[in-house]
Amino acid sequence: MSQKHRSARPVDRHSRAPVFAALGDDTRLALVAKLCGRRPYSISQLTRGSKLTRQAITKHLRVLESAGIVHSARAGRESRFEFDPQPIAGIKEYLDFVSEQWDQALSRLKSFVEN
Amino acid sequence: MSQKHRSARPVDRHSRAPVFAALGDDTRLALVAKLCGRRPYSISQLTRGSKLTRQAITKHLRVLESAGIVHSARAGRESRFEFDPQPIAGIKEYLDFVSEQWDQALSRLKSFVEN
DNA sequence: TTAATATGCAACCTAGAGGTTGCATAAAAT
DNA sequence: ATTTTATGCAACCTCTAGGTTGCATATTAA
Repeated sequence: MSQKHRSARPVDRHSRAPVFAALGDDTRLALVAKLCGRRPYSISQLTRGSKLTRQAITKHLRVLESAGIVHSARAGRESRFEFDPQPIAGIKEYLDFVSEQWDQALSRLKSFVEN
Repeated sequence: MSQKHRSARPVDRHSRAPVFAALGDDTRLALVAKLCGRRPYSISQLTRGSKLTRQAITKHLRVLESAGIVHSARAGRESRFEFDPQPIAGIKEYLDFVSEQWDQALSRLKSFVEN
């Protein structure tokens, strides 16, 4: 809650594995691709066009929800799932950190070789 | 092999799940964090400081290697693992695509509400 | 030549992922 | 009042991820 700005360093690196894990499945990547493009989808809508069972899709959605990548809200007899960009923004920060570290390592190596 | 430049669209979206999956584990995230900061590490070096067995660490390294995130090369009696930034650059592209889709969805919604 | 290191490989174990079927129930449509 | 439609929940199944122990073997160091 403190130090709001420039939280780019992976202080909460430990909490990112679940987000990566949630994206580590083709079915879920497809769901994310759908959900990030349009407004809320119901489970049935997300199931249409998939070879999987509604229950299987539901399980995948729960995984994404646990990682915070999507949120659900009941509306009448259907429950709508909506994309949330925050967790993905979070892991992007982490990946940037990794890339940066790597670049610095290369720089150090280069200047070492040159001297 | 064709269309080299601007391959930012997730044409090979299907092949990215393994990379995400490889990063979906705290132990492996820690290994990546180590490996991206310095040059090659041997398995024993990577094992020191971990509560896990050398064999367990080895398995994790093989997972990372299968995803292309690290490469290994035998050097005498030890095998050195080195970071490779490409797969991570690839999933960053994918995440950018997702974020962009979401922003566009928001824009469409906004202009729809305003009209 | 011996002892110490660094790995590889295989067998084994447990918990959880990913799917399915079946049944119950709330809401919406006829 | 009935019949669809959309979900939730639970039981069950198979396969694999993540770990461990034990043993064999190639390299180095003493």
